[in-house]
Amino acid sequence: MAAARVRSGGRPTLEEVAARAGVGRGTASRVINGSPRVSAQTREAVEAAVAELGYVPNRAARALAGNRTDAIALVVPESETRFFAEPYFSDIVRGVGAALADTEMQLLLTLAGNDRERRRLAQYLTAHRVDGVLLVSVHADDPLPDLLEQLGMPAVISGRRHAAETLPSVDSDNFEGARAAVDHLISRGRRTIATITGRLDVYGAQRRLDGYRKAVAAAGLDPDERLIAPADFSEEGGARAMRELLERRPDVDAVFAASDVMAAGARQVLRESGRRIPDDVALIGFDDSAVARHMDPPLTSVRQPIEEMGRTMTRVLLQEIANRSSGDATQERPRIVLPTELVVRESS
Amino acid sequence: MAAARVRSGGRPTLEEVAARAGVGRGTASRVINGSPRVSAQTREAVEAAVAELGYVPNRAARALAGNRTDAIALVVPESETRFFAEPYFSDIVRGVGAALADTEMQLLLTLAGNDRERRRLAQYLTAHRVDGVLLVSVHADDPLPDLLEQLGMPAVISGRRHAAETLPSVDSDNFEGARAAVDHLISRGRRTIATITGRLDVYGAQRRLDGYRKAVAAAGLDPDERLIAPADFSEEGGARAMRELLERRPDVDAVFAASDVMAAGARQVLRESGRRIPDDVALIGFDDSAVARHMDPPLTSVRQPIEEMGRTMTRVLLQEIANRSSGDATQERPRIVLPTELVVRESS
DNA sequence: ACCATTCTTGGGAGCGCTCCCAAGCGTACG
DNA sequence: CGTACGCTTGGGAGCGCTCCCAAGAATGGT
Repeated sequence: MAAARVRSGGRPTLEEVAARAGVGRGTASRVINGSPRVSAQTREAVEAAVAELGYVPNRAARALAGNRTDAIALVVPESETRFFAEPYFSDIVRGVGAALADTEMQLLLTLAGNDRERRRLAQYLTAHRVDGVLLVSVHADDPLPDLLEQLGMPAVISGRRHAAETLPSVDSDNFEGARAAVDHLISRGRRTIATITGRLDVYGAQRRLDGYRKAVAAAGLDPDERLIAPADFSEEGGARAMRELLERRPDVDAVFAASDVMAAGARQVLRESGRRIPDDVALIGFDDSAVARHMDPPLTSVRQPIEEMGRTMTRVLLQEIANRSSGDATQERPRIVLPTELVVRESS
Repeated sequence: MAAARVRSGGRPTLEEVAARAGVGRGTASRVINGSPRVSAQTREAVEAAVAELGYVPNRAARALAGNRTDAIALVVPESETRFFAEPYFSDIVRGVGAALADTEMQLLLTLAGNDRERRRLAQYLTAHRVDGVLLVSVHADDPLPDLLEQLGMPAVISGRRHAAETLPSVDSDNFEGARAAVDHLISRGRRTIATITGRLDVYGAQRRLDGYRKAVAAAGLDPDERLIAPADFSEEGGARAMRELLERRPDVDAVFAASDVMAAGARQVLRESGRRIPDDVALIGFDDSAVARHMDPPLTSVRQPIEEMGRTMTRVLLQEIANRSSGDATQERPRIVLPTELVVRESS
């Protein structure tokens, strides 16, 4: 039996583990990768050697030999990071982390700026070989998703770009969330319900508007288009929209804002106009962020299960990767919608 | 001249680039890695081939051959992620991302739970070969930093564990921030100034308390220990501390809370006790988070340059890595302190 | 014109692992 | 008791790159 080569400083290699266990490199590899084609006895010997030597496989070598990386990338549009930031980002990450916890997968964080950068990014992602990509907060004309699809890189998108999203996606139920919010306002006796929308090139914002419309129509309320004020998810935008609304329909008695931050802007304007919340005007937001909890009065808001979205996206992606490598070219693209929840506070 | 081997599907390799440029593999490698030992003409030829073929180096191969990874890990304690979350996490990430933007370095995100997990983590980090580690929000008895130091892995810590931090660190000036806050209260005529502290096993919380003490002493105010209420950075903790304070010193006319979230808790209790802010009691927080901006009244708070901390940490780490690999065993450990800024709003 | 340097260059060796083939053994069946 | 097949096993080949050595080309000095 050849003595295990003693190496100067470094970490133990597979070869050393094999020598220690008195088996061949191939066998040791099989044990470490959980192949069933190993006898129980051999397996034990190798496992003992691994434990004694504190062996941890070298990722780079694995990646090179196995043509995979055991890593996925989370691509975050840098520009939107700030305003989508509130709870969103860290919650998504926590969800992803949770789903990855007992996996060997690593999480690569990639901040992509403008479209040009994103185009290059696709190159890098495939060349640097991540096994899959998680796409967060993508707008309608983002080139990255299609690029990834062309390159055959598994990807999952949070939300969607449009109704006919081609990539696997995980979204929250924006439509139902909005509808529940407006229904709630109606049940509280409000009749002149306005909405402040987000950027309508974001599919979710569109769906929230649809939900609003649906609820208004179902209740037989006046579907006055002047009750709909477009904004951009920003606090200032929310304020501006609220001013427009007050001008067009001073008799408004409730507002559904498509984000908490916009609701905060609206609240400010309502206050300045001398209206009390909720006595004169009820207000509801979306996201159930820290802003909602700390607003005065505390803001009723639609909670999205962000962390769970992160978890689900990751699971879907891992599945996608597994399918891909096992040749299961199942063409079904999961399109998952998670339920939202209305958190009623004092503003409504 | 040998024709470039045509490969079936995959991405071009260095070998192919070399063939295309009519040079050897070694030369092509030199060009790509910016070695000066190449003639201008050769360089151009290789660069042209790279462009034509759309060559992107294979990271795994590089890592394996070069014994480095061009990746750093950001280690986030999972448990604290939530309460440190507000702006902290995403801002740090943005800073790190910015500093990494025109580097080849990748960012690995690692969520570590309890101490046991963190101990294992050190193993993995060295075995999986990241070139360096960014440590965020570390508490005093975290084993990870020392482990990394022993393993000789470059690391930078945000904040510190104690006054005699051994690792390179980047911190915000908690002491001066607190002092400025209290000075501001004093300049507004407040005389009975209380403080609600964070967990004092966090060095930063300790420093904020020190700053408070210093300012109180410098102004010749009564340094009554009953004006100091320890809490834990949570909203509920802040509320509890505020209740204690009111009981012990009902005449308190100002409160410096060591975080916005705790200030929010305190505000609630102050309201319930019938005190007006700022008329009866002035309130200041720390962090300048969204909570502060949206509180009613808007909360005066001490802003920390979080994003810049992320950027600076990263730069320090990259430098550390560069030193290490060039054999510059300079033993100087940078210990950077970034200035804070008092953002005055209506609560004071 | 010749030799010593310096600059470029090509390509072998090897990083640690996975994949896969072929060999060794054991077993069951005819 | 012989043959065929299945399970284990060892180890060669090769993933794409960096490192480094030695060879060739170019330069300069005398």
